[in-house]
Formats: sequence, C-alpha cells, structure tokens
Amino acid sequence: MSDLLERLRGRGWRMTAQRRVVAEVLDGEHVHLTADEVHTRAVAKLPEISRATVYNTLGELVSLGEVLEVATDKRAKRYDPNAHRPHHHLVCAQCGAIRDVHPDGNPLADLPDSERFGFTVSDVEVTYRGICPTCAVAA
Amino acid sequence: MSDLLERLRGRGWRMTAQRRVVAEVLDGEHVHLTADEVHTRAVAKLPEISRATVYNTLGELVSLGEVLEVATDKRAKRYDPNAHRPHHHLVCAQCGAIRDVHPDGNPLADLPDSERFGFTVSDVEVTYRGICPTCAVAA
DNA sequence: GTCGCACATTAGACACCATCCAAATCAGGG
DNA sequence: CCCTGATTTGGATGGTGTCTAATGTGCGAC
Ligand SMILES: [Mn+2]
Ligand SMILES: [Mn+2]
Ligand SMILES: [Zn+2]
Ligand SMILES: [Zn+2]
Repeated sequence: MSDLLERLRGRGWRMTAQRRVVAEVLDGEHVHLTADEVHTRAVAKLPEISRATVYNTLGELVSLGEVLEVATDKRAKRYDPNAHRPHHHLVCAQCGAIRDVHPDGNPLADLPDSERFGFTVSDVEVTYRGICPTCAVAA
Repeated sequence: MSDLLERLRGRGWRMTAQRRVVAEVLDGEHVHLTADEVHTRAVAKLPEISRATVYNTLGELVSLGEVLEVATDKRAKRYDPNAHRPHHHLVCAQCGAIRDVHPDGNPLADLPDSERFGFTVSDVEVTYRGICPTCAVAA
C-alpha cells in the first residue's frame, strides 16, 4: 500500500505523519477495523494522534475509493482496505469474526428490470451470516 | 396484522395499549422505519408512550420473528414488518428511499463450500444501491 | 367482580459512536 | 526561510441505543 501514498500524493494530498500512520495501520493483512481500533493502533506508532484526525483520514480514504466502509456490525462501522478486489463478507453472528468471500455469479445480474423500479442500480452489498467453527465448538 | 396481535396473545404476550400502538404503526403499507420514527408515529396515537417501550417492543417483535432488523442505513437500524416473505432491499444512495425487491436465484447457493471457511451459514442479506427515479430527475 | 403479583412502562441517566468547532500547528510552494 | 491555506487537536455536541429503579397494570385465580 505504499503505492497508496504515491497515488494520494499525486492527487494533491498533503503528506503528514498522521496520514502516513493511518495508511500503515490499514496496510498489510486484510483487516476490518473500527475507527477506534485504527486509532488504538495508530497511537502505538504516533502517540499524539487524535481521534478526530483518524476519523477525518478514514473519511477521506473512503471518498477517494481507497477504503470501503462496511456495516456488517450493527455497532461501529468497519474500514476495509481491500477496496480494489470486489468481494463480500461472511460474519459470525456470535463473535463478529469477518471473512472476505467471493461468491459465484453476479448478484447485480440477478435483479431483473421489473424489480428495479426505475432505479439506476450501481452496486450490491452481500452479507452472509452464520456461526464460525470456533463458536460452533464452544456451543 | 391484526393476526399478529392474535398470534402474540397466543404466545403469552400481555396485551397493552403501548404494544397495540406499536403494532399498528408497523401494520399496513410496507415500511422500513427507524425506532425513532416508530416512536414519533406511536406518540401521535398514544402521547405518553416512551422511547424505552418502543425499543423494548421492537426488540421483542424481532426475537419473535415478526419483524426484521435491516441494516441498509449506516446510521440507525430499520424495522421491517414484512418478515414472512423473504426479500432484499434496493436503496437510493441519495435520498435513502427503500424498496423491497425479489431477485432471481438464491444467493446462499452461490456461496461455494470452499468459501464458507467452516461456517454454518444460515442467512444472507443483500442490499442493492443506486439512484431512484426522483433523485435522477433532480440531478 | 376483586385481588395480587409478575410483567410492563416510564423518565432520565448512561454508554458508545461519530461529527463539529475554533484555536493551534504545519507542509510545502515560492 | 516565510507565508498561507490545509491539517490537526481536545473538547463539546449530537444521534442511537441500553439500563435502572420506581411506578403502573393485565389478567389469571378466586
Ligand atoms: Mn473485506
Ligand atoms: Mn423490506
Ligand atoms: Zn464466531
Ligand atoms: Zn432518491
């Protein structure tokens, strides 16, 4: 995701220590962190970073299409840096664990014109829910 | 939905003016109201009903499977009395208008075993997003 | 019809998530 | 190196939802 920093600089982003740190936190393994979790991890690298800046930066990354907001959790929004490979989510109803999934077929194609009511449909979000192996054993 | 009141009484629900009013608000045309919107409409019929009771009652209706919680909105949960006919939702990204839709196919079947990661998958929520005719004209 | 009590309702406090704000700071072009 | 507009900051504010202790009530038992 160091490409990310390049791309953003190209778009006129002023580069600050805070923004670099937020980008670092989102980089690497596929995560689905809440804003608060991002803040906690960012503080570990840059103790004085504020919550407001984390929210600001996440909001900008979302506007720029570099990060997705996902609402799998009925509590806080989660931020998904895997924005360039379309995918959906599988969520454990018990513990909240989230996995990226890639279903067969295209759900957009499954919505016939007669069910579009004149909308211009541009996007579809699919959330599978179930019980993960860990929680199944515990039950 | 007066059947609903019968069904609930049969399940040992104590019938109160407050619960009757909440059921009335959800009855009729297919709506997707937030808890606060339900409260506002309930107050019109029974001025002294409290927010807490609306939340309690909605929670009970959800537990009983008579109402669905939908997360189309990234802000407040919405309550869907159309719980007995499986369907999904089409949401206007601009104005938030929600329509029930019935896509072809079964999204659950589109999730291959190799993409289930050992989860017992029981449910899928599909949200289509786009621009409604009204907002398209206004643009 | 009355009584009693388990269940239901209430107001308001509280918790959590997110946004807003005005003042201080800073990145980076000139 | 300076200047200026963009960025950051702590704290206030707002929206959504839960909890609690006090009060009220539906409805089965009699
Ligand atoms: Mn993801
Ligand atoms: Mn619906
Ligand atoms: Zn789990
Ligand atoms: Zn619209």
